[in-house]
Amino acid sequence: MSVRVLEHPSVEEIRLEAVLHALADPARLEVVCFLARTEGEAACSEIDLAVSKSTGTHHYRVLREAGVINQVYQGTAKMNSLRKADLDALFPCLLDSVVSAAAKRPRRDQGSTSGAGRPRTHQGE
Amino acid sequence: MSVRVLEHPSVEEIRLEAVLHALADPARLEVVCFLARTEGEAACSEIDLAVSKSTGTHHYRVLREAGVINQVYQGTAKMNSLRKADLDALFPCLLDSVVSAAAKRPRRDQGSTSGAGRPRTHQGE
DNA sequence: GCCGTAGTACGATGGTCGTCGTAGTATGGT
DNA sequence: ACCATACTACGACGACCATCGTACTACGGC
Repeated sequence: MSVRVLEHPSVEEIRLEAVLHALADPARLEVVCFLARTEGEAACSEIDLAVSKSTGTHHYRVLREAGVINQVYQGTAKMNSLRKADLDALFPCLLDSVVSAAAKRPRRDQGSTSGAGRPRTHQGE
Repeated sequence: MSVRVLEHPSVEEIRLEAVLHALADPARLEVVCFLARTEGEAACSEIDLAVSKSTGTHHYRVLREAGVINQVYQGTAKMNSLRKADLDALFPCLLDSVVSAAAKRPRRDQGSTSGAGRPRTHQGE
């Protein structure tokens, strides 16, 4: 009886171009910013993305395969967290500067999306 | 009698995703790293890219339209420079962290390409 | 004027990418 | 066992992207 295990690139396999490519998409940047604001990890279902569920699955896979996020199953849910330590070691300041740059820009969709802007705290504890 | 003028996006028009997308390509990253090492500006012909001239033109256009580089004609040559001040104002630390991350990685092609790794100084003066 | 050089518009090609719906799998609760 | 939930593999679609060759434009030197 095995729990589902997901493949992640090792630190040596993480490529700068793949990371930049992963971060260059609005939906994936949204996920990364959400996780940057969240202590610990967050399930996919906690993050509202303005795309279908199957597209969301695609985007999470791109982030994982680029080495930007760590994913682990807990029951049916997939818990996500940034590989901040790895990315900061490989590319110092990159993640922080991207996240803070994304946070500063004017957001047009902030009024229309619910929940994506803020991580839920103290839920299911 | 007009000199050829190139369109550049204003600071307000520069988008984080477009910048990240522009930097996510190996050839374009090569150009940006070259220009980061170069004081002042460099002509396209000074930067050896491992692609054809027409593909090179395509890549320079992507960088310019993303707002990463400034381009100006001097005779038949196009002089390129990074829009460092603009990018640092918009996305503090981003350009520096990308460039230093790119500089740190092991380069497999460094032995096979000539000149791209180092800007030529005191040539044609 | 011609010539050499730098760079390009155009069109084509093949691959990549983001998108989605559908039918499916895996899990935990009952 | 069933059920609800989270998530996904698959295939499809249309747009985007990187690539190149060809014929071209613009420029400065002579």
